[in-house]
Amino acid sequence: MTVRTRFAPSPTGFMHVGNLRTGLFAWLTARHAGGEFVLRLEDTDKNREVEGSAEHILECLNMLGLERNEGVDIGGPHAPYKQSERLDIYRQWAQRLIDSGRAYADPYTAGEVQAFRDAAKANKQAFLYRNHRPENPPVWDGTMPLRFKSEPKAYDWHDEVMGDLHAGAEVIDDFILIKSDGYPTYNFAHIVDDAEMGITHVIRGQEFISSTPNYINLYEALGLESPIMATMPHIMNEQGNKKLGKRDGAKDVLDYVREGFLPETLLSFIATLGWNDGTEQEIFSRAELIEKFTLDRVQKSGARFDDKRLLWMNGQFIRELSLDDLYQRVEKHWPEAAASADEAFKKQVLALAQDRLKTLLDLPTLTEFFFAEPSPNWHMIDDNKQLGKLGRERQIELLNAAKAALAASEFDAESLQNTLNQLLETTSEKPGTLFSLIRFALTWAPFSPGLPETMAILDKDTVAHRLQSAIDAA
RNA sequence: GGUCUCAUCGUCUAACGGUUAGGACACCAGGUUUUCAUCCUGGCAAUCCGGGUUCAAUUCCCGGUGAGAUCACCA
Repeated sequence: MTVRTRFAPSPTGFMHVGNLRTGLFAWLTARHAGGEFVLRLEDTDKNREVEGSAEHILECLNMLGLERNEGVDIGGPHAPYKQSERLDIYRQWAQRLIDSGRAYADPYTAGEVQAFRDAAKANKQAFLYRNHRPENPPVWDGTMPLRFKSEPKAYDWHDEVMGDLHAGAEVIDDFILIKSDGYPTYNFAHIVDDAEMGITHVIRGQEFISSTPNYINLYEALGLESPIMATMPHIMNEQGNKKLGKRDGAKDVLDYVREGFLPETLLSFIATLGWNDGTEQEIFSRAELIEKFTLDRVQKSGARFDDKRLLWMNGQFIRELSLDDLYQRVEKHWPEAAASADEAFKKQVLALAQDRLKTLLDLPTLTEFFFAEPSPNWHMIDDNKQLGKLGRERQIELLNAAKAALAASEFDAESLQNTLNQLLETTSEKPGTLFSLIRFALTWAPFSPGLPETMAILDKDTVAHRLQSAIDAA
Protein backbone atom coordinates (compact mmCIF):
# COMPACT_ATOMS: atom_id res chain seq x y z
CA MET A 1 0.00 0.00 0.00
CA THR A 2 1.35 3.39 -0.94
CA VAL A 3 1.31 5.79 1.96
CA ARG A 4 -0.62 8.90 1.02
CA THR A 5 -0.84 11.85 3.36
CA ARG A 6 -2.32 15.28 2.89
CA PHE A 7 -2.02 18.73 4.26
CA ALA A 8 -5.37 20.44 4.11
CA PRO A 9 -5.24 23.99 5.40
CA SER A 10 -8.03 26.49 5.12
CA PRO A 11 -7.18 29.85 3.58
CA THR A 12 -8.25 31.88 6.57
CA GLY A 13 -5.04 33.65 7.48
CA PHE A 14 -1.30 33.23 7.72
CA MET A 15 0.50 30.05 8.70
CA HIS A 16 2.08 29.81 12.11
CA VAL A 17 4.39 27.14 13.46
CA GLY A 18 1.49 25.08 14.76
CA ASN A 19 -0.14 24.76 11.35
CA LEU A 20 3.12 24.28 9.63
CA ARG A 21 4.24 21.47 11.89
CA THR A 22 1.14 19.45 11.08
CA GLY A 23 1.98 19.88 7.41
CA LEU A 24 5.61 19.05 8.00
CA PHE A 25 4.81 15.83 9.83
CA ALA A 26 2.36 14.78 7.13
CA TRP A 27 4.99 15.48 4.51
CA LEU A 28 7.66 13.59 6.47
CA THR A 29 5.36 10.61 6.93
CA ALA A 30 4.88 10.40 3.18
CA ARG A 31 8.52 10.96 2.28
CA HIS A 32 9.82 8.54 4.90
CA ALA A 33 7.62 5.79 3.47
CA GLY A 34 8.37 6.71 -0.13
CA GLY A 35 4.72 7.69 -0.44
CA GLU A 36 2.83 10.66 -1.76
CA PHE A 37 1.95 14.02 -0.31
CA VAL A 38 -1.16 15.92 -1.34
CA LEU A 39 -2.04 19.56 -0.79
CA ARG A 40 -5.75 20.24 -0.56
CA LEU A 41 -7.35 23.58 0.10
CA GLU A 42 -10.31 23.51 2.47
CA ASP A 43 -12.05 26.69 1.48
CA THR A 44 -15.61 25.92 2.48
CA ASP A 45 -16.03 28.86 4.82
CA LYS A 46 -16.43 31.81 2.54
CA ASN A 47 -17.03 34.20 5.41
CA ARG A 48 -13.68 33.65 7.03
CA GLU A 49 -11.62 33.37 3.89
CA VAL A 50 -8.71 35.78 3.76
CA GLU A 51 -7.47 36.96 0.43
CA GLY A 52 -3.90 36.00 -0.35
CA SER A 53 -3.68 33.31 2.30
CA ALA A 54 -3.69 30.46 -0.23
CA GLU A 55 -0.62 32.00 -1.85
CA HIS A 56 0.90 32.49 1.56
CA ILE A 57 0.46 28.83 2.41
CA LEU A 58 2.22 27.82 -0.79
CA GLU A 59 5.02 30.24 -0.12
CA CYS A 60 5.58 28.71 3.30
CA LEU A 61 5.62 25.16 1.98
CA ASN A 62 8.00 26.11 -0.80
CA MET A 63 10.25 27.99 1.55
CA LEU A 64 10.69 24.84 3.62
CA GLY A 65 10.90 22.63 0.57
CA LEU A 66 7.77 20.59 1.30
CA GLU A 67 7.05 19.64 -2.28
CA ARG A 68 3.83 17.95 -3.30
CA ASN A 69 2.99 15.03 -5.53
CA GLU A 70 -0.49 16.35 -6.13
CA GLY A 71 -2.22 19.46 -5.06
CA VAL A 72 -4.09 22.62 -5.59
CA ASP A 73 -1.08 24.30 -7.22
CA ILE A 74 0.01 21.46 -9.51
CA GLY A 75 -3.11 19.41 -10.10
CA GLY A 76 -3.17 15.63 -10.22
CA PRO A 77 -5.41 12.63 -10.82
CA HIS A 78 -7.91 13.67 -8.15
CA ALA A 79 -8.31 17.28 -9.20
CA PRO A 80 -9.76 19.64 -8.31
CA TYR A 81 -7.96 19.95 -4.97
CA LYS A 82 -9.93 22.94 -3.88
CA GLN A 83 -13.05 22.05 -1.95
CA SER A 84 -15.11 24.93 -3.29
CA GLU A 85 -14.74 23.34 -6.72
CA ARG A 86 -15.90 19.92 -5.55
CA LEU A 87 -19.45 20.78 -4.52
CA ASP A 88 -21.00 18.27 -6.91
CA ILE A 89 -18.98 15.47 -5.37
CA TYR A 90 -20.14 16.28 -1.85
CA ARG A 91 -23.72 16.49 -3.07
CA GLN A 92 -23.48 13.01 -4.59
CA TRP A 93 -22.12 11.54 -1.39
CA ALA A 94 -24.78 13.37 0.58
CA GLN A 95 -27.46 11.91 -1.66
CA ARG A 96 -26.24 8.43 -0.81
CA LEU A 97 -26.74 9.18 2.86
CA ILE A 98 -30.19 10.61 2.21
CA ASP A 99 -31.10 7.53 0.20
CA SER A 100 -29.96 5.21 2.94
CA GLY A 101 -31.85 7.18 5.56
CA ARG A 102 -28.66 8.49 7.21
CA ALA A 103 -29.13 12.16 6.48
CA TYR A 104 -32.02 14.52 6.98
CA ALA A 105 -32.95 18.16 6.67
CA ASP A 106 -32.62 20.36 9.72
CA PRO A 107 -35.91 22.26 9.98
CA TYR A 108 -35.00 24.54 12.87
CA THR A 109 -34.05 28.16 12.62
CA ALA A 110 -30.66 29.23 13.94
CA GLY A 111 -32.43 30.80 16.89
CA GLU A 112 -34.21 27.60 17.78
CA VAL A 113 -31.01 25.58 17.73
CA GLN A 114 -29.34 28.22 19.84
CA ALA A 115 -32.14 27.87 22.38
CA PHE A 116 -31.48 24.13 22.60
CA ARG A 117 -27.84 24.89 23.12
CA ASP A 118 -28.52 27.44 25.83
CA ALA A 119 -30.82 25.02 27.61
CA ALA A 120 -28.13 22.34 27.58
CA LYS A 121 -25.63 24.79 28.96
CA ALA A 122 -27.99 25.97 31.70
CA ASN A 123 -28.42 22.31 32.55
CA LYS A 124 -24.63 21.88 32.65
CA GLN A 125 -24.86 19.33 29.90
CA ALA A 126 -22.98 18.97 26.65
CA PHE A 127 -25.18 20.03 23.74
CA LEU A 128 -26.47 17.21 21.57
CA TYR A 129 -28.56 18.05 18.56
CA ARG A 130 -29.84 14.52 18.29
CA ASN A 131 -31.85 15.03 21.47
CA HIS A 132 -33.96 17.32 19.32
CA ARG A 133 -33.96 15.24 16.19
CA PRO A 134 -37.21 16.06 14.31
CA GLU A 135 -39.63 13.15 13.91
CA ASN A 136 -40.76 14.01 10.42
CA PRO A 137 -38.08 16.15 8.84
CA PRO A 138 -38.99 17.90 5.61
CA VAL A 139 -37.54 16.88 2.28
CA TRP A 140 -34.13 18.51 1.95
CA ASP A 141 -34.29 21.21 -0.68
CA GLY A 142 -30.80 22.63 -0.20
CA THR A 143 -31.96 25.76 1.59
CA MET A 144 -31.56 24.28 5.04
CA PRO A 145 -28.69 22.39 6.63
CA LEU A 146 -28.40 18.70 5.93
CA ARG A 147 -27.58 16.68 9.02
CA PHE A 148 -26.03 13.30 9.56
CA LYS A 149 -28.32 10.80 11.26
CA SER A 150 -25.84 9.28 13.64
CA GLU A 151 -25.97 5.90 15.36
CA PRO A 152 -24.60 6.59 18.81
CA LYS A 153 -22.27 3.99 20.24
CA ALA A 154 -18.99 3.79 22.06
CA TYR A 155 -15.76 3.51 20.11
CA ASP A 156 -12.26 2.28 20.73
CA TRP A 157 -9.77 3.27 18.11
CA HIS A 158 -6.05 3.49 17.62
CA ASP A 159 -4.07 6.63 17.09
CA GLU A 160 -0.48 6.42 15.82
CA VAL A 161 0.62 9.10 18.26
CA MET A 162 -1.80 8.94 21.15
CA GLY A 163 -2.15 5.18 21.31
CA ASP A 164 -5.46 3.49 22.07
CA LEU A 165 -8.31 5.94 22.52
CA HIS A 166 -11.84 5.52 23.73
CA ALA A 167 -15.02 7.56 23.79
CA GLY A 168 -18.57 6.81 24.86
CA ALA A 169 -21.76 7.05 22.79
CA GLU A 170 -22.60 10.37 24.42
CA VAL A 171 -20.18 12.21 22.14
CA ILE A 172 -21.83 11.02 18.93
CA ASP A 173 -24.13 13.59 17.43
CA ASP A 174 -26.03 14.60 14.30
CA PHE A 175 -23.55 17.10 12.89
CA ILE A 176 -24.15 19.17 9.79
CA LEU A 177 -22.98 17.69 6.50
CA ILE A 178 -23.96 20.51 4.18
CA LYS A 179 -24.61 24.05 5.30
CA SER A 180 -27.54 26.10 4.11
CA ASP A 181 -25.22 28.01 1.81
CA GLY A 182 -24.55 24.81 -0.12
CA TYR A 183 -20.99 24.31 1.10
CA PRO A 184 -20.10 21.18 3.04
CA THR A 185 -18.71 21.38 6.55
CA TYR A 186 -15.16 20.28 7.26
CA ASN A 187 -16.60 17.29 9.09
CA PHE A 188 -18.16 15.98 5.90
CA ALA A 189 -15.89 17.31 3.17
CA HIS A 190 -12.63 16.01 4.56
CA ILE A 191 -14.01 12.50 4.87
CA VAL A 192 -15.30 12.48 1.32
CA ASP A 193 -12.08 13.91 -0.04
CA ASP A 194 -9.78 11.66 1.95
CA ALA A 195 -11.72 8.68 0.62
CA GLU A 196 -11.77 9.91 -2.97
CA MET A 197 -8.11 10.82 -2.87
CA GLY A 198 -6.97 7.60 -1.30
CA ILE A 199 -5.48 9.19 1.79
CA THR A 200 -4.08 6.47 4.06
CA HIS A 201 -2.90 8.56 7.06
CA VAL A 202 -4.92 11.41 8.45
CA ILE A 203 -2.56 13.63 10.40
CA ARG A 204 -4.06 16.59 12.20
CA GLY A 205 -4.12 18.62 15.37
CA GLN A 206 -5.34 17.56 18.77
CA GLU A 207 -8.46 19.71 18.52
CA PHE A 208 -10.00 16.99 16.33
CA ILE A 209 -9.57 14.16 18.77
CA SER A 210 -12.95 14.64 20.40
CA SER A 211 -14.80 14.61 17.10
CA THR A 212 -13.03 11.53 15.77
CA PRO A 213 -15.76 9.15 17.01
CA ASN A 214 -18.23 11.12 14.92
CA TYR A 215 -16.01 10.67 11.90
CA ILE A 216 -15.80 6.94 12.51
CA ASN A 217 -19.59 6.85 12.74
CA LEU A 218 -19.78 8.56 9.37
CA TYR A 219 -17.20 6.25 7.82
CA GLU A 220 -19.41 3.35 8.83
CA ALA A 221 -22.50 4.97 7.39
CA LEU A 222 -20.69 5.49 4.12
CA GLY A 223 -19.31 1.98 4.08
CA LEU A 224 -15.76 3.27 4.20
CA GLU A 225 -12.81 1.96 6.11
CA SER A 226 -11.27 4.46 8.53
CA PRO A 227 -7.83 5.69 7.54
CA ILE A 228 -4.95 5.54 10.00
CA MET A 229 -5.30 8.40 12.45
CA ALA A 230 -2.43 10.41 13.89
CA THR A 231 -3.07 13.25 16.27
CA MET A 232 -0.45 15.91 16.80
CA PRO A 233 -0.18 17.56 20.20
CA HIS A 234 -0.53 21.30 20.26
CA ILE A 235 2.29 23.76 20.32
CA MET A 236 1.60 25.96 23.29
CA ASN A 237 2.08 29.68 23.71
CA GLU A 238 4.99 31.11 25.65
CA GLN A 239 3.17 30.85 28.96
CA GLY A 240 2.42 27.22 28.21
CA ASN A 241 -1.24 27.57 29.09
CA LYS A 242 -2.92 27.72 25.70
CA LYS A 243 -2.60 26.26 22.29
CA LEU A 244 -0.61 28.53 20.05
CA GLY A 245 -2.92 30.62 17.93
CA LYS A 246 -2.96 33.78 15.95
CA ARG A 247 -4.58 35.70 18.75
CA ASP A 248 -1.90 34.76 21.27
CA GLY A 249 1.07 36.09 19.44
CA ALA A 250 1.70 33.20 17.08
CA LYS A 251 3.90 34.56 14.39
CA ASP A 252 3.68 34.26 10.64
CA VAL A 253 6.24 31.64 9.66
CA LEU A 254 7.54 33.88 6.91
CA ASP A 255 8.31 36.51 9.54
CA TYR A 256 11.01 34.25 10.89
CA VAL A 257 12.68 34.28 7.51
CA ARG A 258 12.36 38.04 7.35
CA GLU A 259 14.03 38.16 10.75
CA GLY A 260 17.05 36.32 9.47
CA PHE A 261 16.29 32.72 10.31
CA LEU A 262 17.33 30.03 7.84
CA PRO A 263 14.66 27.73 6.37
CA GLU A 264 16.71 24.72 7.45
CA THR A 265 16.70 26.04 11.01
CA LEU A 266 12.94 26.31 10.95
CA LEU A 267 12.62 22.82 9.52
CA SER A 268 14.85 21.23 12.14
CA PHE A 269 13.43 23.28 14.98
CA ILE A 270 9.78 22.65 14.22
CA ALA A 271 10.43 18.95 13.64
CA THR A 272 12.18 18.53 16.97
CA LEU A 273 9.41 20.35 18.80
CA GLY A 274 7.58 17.23 19.86
CA TRP A 275 9.65 14.70 17.99
CA ASN A 276 13.09 13.16 18.38
CA ASP A 277 14.78 10.07 17.04
CA GLY A 278 15.64 8.62 20.43
CA THR A 279 19.32 9.48 20.21
CA GLU A 280 21.05 12.57 21.55
CA GLN A 281 21.09 14.26 18.16
CA GLU A 282 19.72 17.79 18.44
CA ILE A 283 19.91 19.08 14.89
CA PHE A 284 18.61 17.38 11.77
CA SER A 285 19.01 18.09 8.11
CA ARG A 286 16.09 17.67 5.76
CA ALA A 287 17.49 14.36 4.52
CA GLU A 288 18.00 13.10 8.07
CA LEU A 289 14.44 13.99 9.00
CA ILE A 290 13.08 12.08 6.04
CA GLU A 291 15.22 9.10 6.92
CA LYS A 292 14.46 9.05 10.63
CA PHE A 293 10.98 10.43 11.11
CA THR A 294 8.27 8.12 12.39
CA LEU A 295 4.92 9.03 13.90
CA ASP A 296 5.35 6.70 16.85
CA ARG A 297 8.12 8.89 18.22
CA VAL A 298 5.99 12.00 18.26
CA GLN A 299 5.44 13.34 21.77
CA LYS A 300 1.96 13.04 23.25
CA SER A 301 2.04 16.21 25.26
CA GLY A 302 2.12 19.78 24.01
CA ALA A 303 5.34 21.70 23.77
CA ARG A 304 6.26 25.34 24.11
CA PHE A 305 7.99 27.35 21.51
CA ASP A 306 11.40 28.38 22.87
CA ASP A 307 12.85 31.41 21.08
CA LYS A 308 16.23 31.00 22.75
CA ARG A 309 16.66 27.53 21.41
CA LEU A 310 15.61 28.66 17.96
CA LEU A 311 18.25 31.39 18.06
CA TRP A 312 20.92 28.93 19.13
CA MET A 313 19.96 26.50 16.41
CA ASN A 314 20.06 29.21 13.77
CA GLY A 315 23.61 30.07 14.80
CA GLN A 316 24.54 26.41 14.45
CA PHE A 317 23.16 26.25 10.93
CA ILE A 318 24.79 29.54 9.93
CA ARG A 319 28.18 28.24 11.06
CA GLU A 320 27.80 25.08 9.01
CA LEU A 321 27.21 27.01 5.80
CA SER A 322 30.03 27.41 3.31
CA LEU A 323 31.20 30.99 2.88
CA ASP A 324 29.82 31.15 -0.65
CA ASP A 325 26.46 29.83 0.46
CA LEU A 326 26.28 32.25 3.37
CA TYR A 327 27.31 35.07 1.05
CA GLN A 328 24.32 34.39 -1.19
CA ARG A 329 21.96 34.37 1.72
CA VAL A 330 23.08 37.63 3.31
CA GLU A 331 22.84 39.53 0.04
CA LYS A 332 20.01 41.70 1.30
CA HIS A 333 21.36 42.15 4.79
CA TRP A 334 24.54 44.17 4.37
CA PRO A 335 24.77 47.60 5.97
CA GLU A 336 24.08 50.46 3.59
CA ALA A 337 27.69 51.51 3.62
CA ALA A 338 28.61 48.21 2.00
CA ALA A 339 26.72 49.04 -1.19
CA SER A 340 29.83 50.02 -3.11
CA ALA A 341 32.14 47.38 -1.63
CA ASP A 342 33.32 44.60 -3.90
CA GLU A 343 32.54 40.93 -3.45
CA ALA A 344 36.02 39.81 -2.42
CA PHE A 345 36.14 42.36 0.37
CA LYS A 346 32.66 41.54 1.59
CA LYS A 347 33.51 37.86 1.69
CA GLN A 348 36.54 38.54 3.87
CA VAL A 349 34.36 40.50 6.26
CA LEU A 350 31.67 37.84 6.20
CA ALA A 351 34.19 35.14 7.10
CA LEU A 352 34.99 37.04 10.29
CA ALA A 353 31.32 37.64 11.08
CA GLN A 354 30.14 34.08 10.47
CA ASP A 355 30.90 32.86 13.99
CA ARG A 356 29.09 35.82 15.48
CA LEU A 357 25.82 35.72 13.57
CA LYS A 358 22.75 34.45 15.36
CA THR A 359 20.47 35.71 12.64
CA LEU A 360 21.24 37.21 9.26
CA LEU A 361 19.96 40.52 10.56
CA ASP A 362 22.94 40.77 12.91
CA LEU A 363 25.22 41.50 9.98
CA PRO A 364 25.04 45.33 9.86
CA THR A 365 25.91 45.99 13.50
CA LEU A 366 28.71 43.43 13.30
CA THR A 367 30.34 44.79 10.15
CA GLU A 368 29.42 48.45 9.76
CA PHE A 369 32.89 49.76 10.62
CA PHE A 370 34.51 47.77 7.84
CA PHE A 371 32.67 49.83 5.27
CA ALA A 372 32.31 53.29 6.78
CA GLU A 373 34.68 55.28 8.93
CA PRO A 374 33.26 55.35 12.45
CA SER A 375 33.20 58.62 14.37
CA PRO A 376 35.59 58.62 17.30
CA ASN A 377 33.84 58.47 20.62
CA TRP A 378 36.35 58.76 23.45
CA HIS A 379 33.68 58.16 26.03
CA MET A 380 33.91 54.50 25.13
CA ILE A 381 37.56 54.52 26.17
CA ASP A 382 37.04 56.71 29.22
CA ASP A 383 34.21 54.50 30.45
CA ASN A 384 36.36 51.39 30.15
CA LYS A 385 37.69 50.43 33.56
CA GLN A 386 41.17 49.44 32.38
CA LEU A 387 41.66 52.15 29.79
CA GLY A 388 40.12 54.99 31.75
CA LYS A 389 42.80 55.01 34.43
CA LEU A 390 45.56 55.20 31.86
CA GLY A 391 45.09 58.94 31.40
CA ARG A 392 44.76 60.81 28.14
CA GLU A 393 48.46 61.45 27.74
CA ARG A 394 49.41 57.81 28.04
CA GLN A 395 46.55 56.77 25.75
CA ILE A 396 47.81 59.11 23.01
CA GLU A 397 51.35 57.94 23.55
CA LEU A 398 50.31 54.33 23.07
CA LEU A 399 48.30 55.09 19.97
CA ASN A 400 51.25 56.91 18.44
CA ALA A 401 53.50 54.00 19.24
CA ALA A 402 50.99 51.66 17.65
CA LYS A 403 50.75 53.84 14.60
CA ALA A 404 54.53 53.85 14.14
CA ALA A 405 54.88 50.13 14.67
CA LEU A 406 52.04 49.29 12.31
CA ALA A 407 53.39 51.61 9.64
CA ALA A 408 56.44 49.41 9.52
CA SER A 409 54.57 46.10 9.61
CA GLU A 410 53.50 43.65 6.94
CA PHE A 411 49.71 43.54 6.86
CA ASP A 412 48.76 39.91 6.96
CA ALA A 413 47.15 38.69 10.17
CA GLU A 414 50.17 36.69 11.29
CA SER A 415 52.65 39.53 10.87
CA LEU A 416 50.26 41.88 12.57
CA GLN A 417 50.03 39.55 15.53
CA ASN A 418 53.83 39.59 15.79
CA THR A 419 53.93 43.34 15.53
CA LEU A 420 51.35 43.65 18.27
CA ASN A 421 53.25 41.23 20.48
CA GLN A 422 56.43 43.27 20.09
CA LEU A 423 54.49 46.40 20.88
CA LEU A 424 53.35 44.71 24.06
CA GLU A 425 56.96 44.35 25.12
CA THR A 426 58.15 47.79 24.17
CA THR A 427 55.25 49.47 25.92
CA SER A 428 55.16 47.07 28.89
CA GLU A 429 51.35 47.07 28.71
CA LYS A 430 49.03 44.15 29.19
CA PRO A 431 47.20 42.89 26.12
CA GLY A 432 43.93 43.70 27.88
CA THR A 433 44.72 47.40 27.82
CA LEU A 434 46.84 47.90 24.72
CA PHE A 435 44.76 45.77 22.39
CA SER A 436 41.50 47.17 23.69
CA LEU A 437 42.73 50.70 23.13
CA ILE A 438 43.74 50.00 19.54
CA ARG A 439 40.52 48.13 18.90
CA PHE A 440 38.44 51.08 20.04
CA ALA A 441 40.49 53.54 18.01
CA LEU A 442 39.94 51.43 14.90
CA THR A 443 36.31 50.37 15.23
CA TRP A 444 34.64 52.48 17.92
CA ALA A 445 32.39 49.50 18.38
CA PRO A 446 31.55 47.70 21.62
CA PHE A 447 32.76 44.46 20.08
CA SER A 448 34.44 43.30 16.91
CA PRO A 449 36.34 40.36 15.45
CA GLY A 450 39.96 39.69 16.44
CA LEU A 451 42.32 42.62 16.14
CA PRO A 452 44.93 41.26 13.68
CA GLU A 453 42.25 39.90 11.35
CA THR A 454 40.30 43.11 11.51
CA MET A 455 43.37 45.21 10.70
CA ALA A 456 44.39 42.94 7.85
CA ILE A 457 41.06 43.45 6.15
CA LEU A 458 40.94 47.17 6.89
CA ASP A 459 44.38 47.55 5.21
CA LYS A 460 47.40 49.59 6.13
CA ASP A 461 46.26 53.02 4.95
CA THR A 462 42.87 52.81 6.65
CA VAL A 463 44.43 51.66 9.90
CA ALA A 464 46.92 54.54 9.84
CA HIS A 465 44.18 56.98 8.98
CA ARG A 466 41.84 55.81 11.71
CA LEU A 467 44.52 55.86 14.37
CA GLN A 468 45.34 59.45 13.40
CA SER A 469 41.65 60.39 13.46
CA ALA A 470 41.38 58.93 16.94
CA ILE A 471 44.40 60.90 18.13
CA ASP A 472 43.08 64.09 16.56
CA ALA A 473 39.69 63.67 18.21
CA ALA A 474 41.10 63.21 21.69
C1' G B 1 -20.70 21.39 33.67
C1' G B 2 -20.25 16.65 30.18
C1' U B 3 -16.57 14.11 27.32
C1' C B 4 -11.56 13.24 25.88
C1' U B 5 -6.29 13.79 26.24
C1' C B 6 -1.83 14.84 28.62
C1' A B 7 1.89 15.15 33.08
C1' U B 8 10.59 13.92 33.76
C1' C B 9 15.35 19.85 35.23
C1' G B 10 12.89 27.03 34.03
C1' U B 11 12.34 25.15 28.47
C1' C B 12 12.74 20.99 24.54
C1' U B 13 13.43 16.00 25.66
C1' A B 14 15.98 10.47 26.62
C1' A B 15 15.30 6.32 29.68
C1' C B 16 9.37 1.04 26.45
C1' G B 17 10.49 -2.55 35.54
C1' G B 18 16.75 -2.69 37.69
C1' U B 19 20.71 3.86 35.28
C1' U B 20 24.76 7.84 40.31
C1' A B 21 17.43 9.55 36.02
C1' G B 22 21.10 10.95 30.22
C1' G B 23 21.39 15.00 26.42
C1' A B 24 20.31 20.00 24.51
C1' C B 25 18.73 25.32 25.24
C1' A B 26 18.95 28.98 29.01
C1' C B 27 21.73 30.37 33.33
C1' C B 28 26.53 30.44 36.36
C1' A B 29 32.02 29.67 36.65
C1' G B 30 36.74 28.77 34.20
C1' G B 31 39.92 28.30 29.68
C1' U B 32 41.24 29.84 24.30
C1' U B 33 47.30 36.43 25.29
C1' U B 34 41.68 42.66 24.25
C1' U B 35 36.02 43.09 23.52
C1' C B 36 31.58 40.39 21.62
C1' A B 37 30.82 35.72 19.66
C1' U B 38 32.55 30.82 18.42
C1' C B 39 34.89 26.62 20.59
C1' C B 40 36.34 23.61 25.07
C1' U B 41 35.78 22.27 30.41
C1' G B 42 32.95 22.29 34.78
C1' G B 43 28.46 23.60 37.69
C1' C B 44 23.15 24.43 38.99
C1' A B 45 18.64 21.95 38.03
C1' A B 46 13.46 17.20 37.18
C1' U B 47 10.28 12.04 37.61
C1' C B 48 2.79 16.42 40.22
C1' C B 49 0.56 13.94 44.87
C1' G B 50 -1.42 9.41 47.27
C1' G B 51 -2.36 4.41 47.14
C1' G B 52 -1.53 -0.33 45.06
C1' U B 53 1.09 -4.64 41.74
C1' U B 54 6.30 -6.32 42.01
C1' C B 55 12.28 -8.65 44.93
C1' A B 56 12.40 -3.86 42.19
C1' A B 57 8.74 1.37 39.76
C1' U B 58 9.83 7.65 35.99
C1' U B 59 8.04 3.18 33.65
C1' C B 60 2.16 -1.05 34.98
C1' C B 61 -2.93 -0.27 37.66
C1' C B 62 -6.39 2.89 40.59
C1' G B 63 -7.66 7.59 42.81
C1' G B 64 -6.65 12.61 43.30
C1' U B 65 -4.47 17.27 41.51
C1' G B 66 -2.96 20.30 37.60
C1' A B 67 -2.95 21.58 32.40
C1' G B 68 -5.02 21.42 27.53
C1' A B 69 -8.81 20.25 23.92
C1' U B 70 -13.87 19.82 22.63
C1' C B 71 -19.33 20.44 23.25
C1' A B 72 -20.41 25.96 15.80
C1' C B 73 -24.43 26.36 9.45
C1' C B 74 -15.03 27.24 11.93
C1' A B 75 -11.72 24.28 10.37
